Amino acid sequence: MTLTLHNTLTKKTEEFTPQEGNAVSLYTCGPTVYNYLHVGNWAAYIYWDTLVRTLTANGYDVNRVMNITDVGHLVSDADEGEDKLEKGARREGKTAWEIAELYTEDFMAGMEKLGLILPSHIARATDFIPQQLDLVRILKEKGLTYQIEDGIYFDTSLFPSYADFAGLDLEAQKAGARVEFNPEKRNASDFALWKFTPKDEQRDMEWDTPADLLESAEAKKGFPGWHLECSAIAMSILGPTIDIHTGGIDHIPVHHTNEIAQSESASGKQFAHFWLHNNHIKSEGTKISKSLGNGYTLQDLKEEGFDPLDYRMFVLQSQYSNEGNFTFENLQAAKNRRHHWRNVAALRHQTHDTLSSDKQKSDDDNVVSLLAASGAICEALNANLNTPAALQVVDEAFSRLDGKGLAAIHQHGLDELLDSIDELLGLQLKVTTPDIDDEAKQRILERQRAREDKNWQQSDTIRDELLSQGIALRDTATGAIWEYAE
RNA sequence: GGCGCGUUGGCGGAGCGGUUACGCGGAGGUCUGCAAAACCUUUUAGACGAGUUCGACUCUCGUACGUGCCUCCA
Repeated sequence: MTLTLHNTLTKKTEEFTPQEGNAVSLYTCGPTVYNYLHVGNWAAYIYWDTLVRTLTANGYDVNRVMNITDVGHLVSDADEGEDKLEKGARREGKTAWEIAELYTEDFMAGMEKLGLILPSHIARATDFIPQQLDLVRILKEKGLTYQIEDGIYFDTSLFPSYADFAGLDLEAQKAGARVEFNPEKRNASDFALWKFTPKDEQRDMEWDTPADLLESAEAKKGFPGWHLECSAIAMSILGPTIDIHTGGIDHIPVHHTNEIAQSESASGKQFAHFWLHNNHIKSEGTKISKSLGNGYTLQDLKEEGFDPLDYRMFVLQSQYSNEGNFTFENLQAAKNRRHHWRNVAALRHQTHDTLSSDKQKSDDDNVVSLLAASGAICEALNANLNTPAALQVVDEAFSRLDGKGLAAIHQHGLDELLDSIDELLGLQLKVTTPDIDDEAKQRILERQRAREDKNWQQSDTIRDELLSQGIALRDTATGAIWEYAE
């Protein structure tokens, strides 16, 4: 089984192999923690979580780094304007440090709710200031930087392949640009490695600029440019060349282009072998933007009665490389699908294998197909993370169970399939489908006896009573099966 | 102005040059004491126009529409 991924670098879907043996180094651009993440932000982390799960299922040992941008991300890629953190701080009457802490915690909590596997390293940009300054130093020593009034810049004209990654036409962009760029910059595409705090200001987050990086004796406070942190963090933890770098499609022309330029200039080596980019989902038919108010948060979804895992299911219903469309109607469809899956998962509490019948059932095509499904899910994911195809495999496997009585369901086979689904798709089917308590089971038996006596009134009373506890019953030829009402 | 992407049935969304996607929803039916579920049937596909081909939703070109980036953003 081979894993193929679409590589932005080569613009082809290629077979993935790591540089060394089974070890995969993976870097994911993390959030800027100045606000709550919205559904579009979360979708990206769900996609890349699926990548980690797929790599792991293929026997790779994944060493993954995700940064937390808690400083230096200006409101404009043109290195103008305000810092998001400082802006957020003013908005909420807090310090930038407090803002970063608040939203970092919320991000971590959201990862937990969505069942996202924690990266091996979560690196705050502010914890890597020395490494970032070291990188500036290396670039300066190579003569690739220059200093102007507001900071130390990278001269992109000295990195000849600068435009290649994103297929940029720099001249044409300059001609059509709607925003004036800093006239002190040598090239429009030059970007700040290190920004100076303006003379009359004091920032919550600022550091001394090492004297050897400055071109004059005057001491300056400063802070890192946004692009710097990813290169510094990635290279200091994972080495100069990483296997896979992921991020949003919007990062291709600026952020990732700049990362490549500064990293490869410094190291003289290829920065990443594979670049994966997730497309953006729309929300209610248009792009997500603050002014439209369609950037729903996990809290918003909760208030509408949706579990974070419903959203996870929604995201898995389309491929990471395609533009999706978030609507509550579509989320409802995902919720319904997940509800059905949970009820299939609940069957494992209701079927019991004995050794003999287990063996007997093992010959059944049913069991074979259950076990085959795990492999088929993995195969779907191996085709450039085709999650909709993976979901289809599960649906088909579950359909084969739906029609059967409990006696025909192989508990162990079902259990193994559920484990695979949880490992590969992170839907937490097992932990979200606890068994019902003994009292409820007792009531089901009582109802069974009432039905045998044709005491329909008693039977219906018990059914209603259980329903009020969230347990729905359906009668089959071989007895009652319980399900989650909600 | 420059660069790019998309257009599949009520909604979401895959694969595939010739054979059912799948899910969600709607309708009818079977089953059932009733119900629910399940199952069966059904509902509506490939923007438009050419071309290649024995044959195209699937390849090529054009048109229309939509949309993204270049400006904060996954």
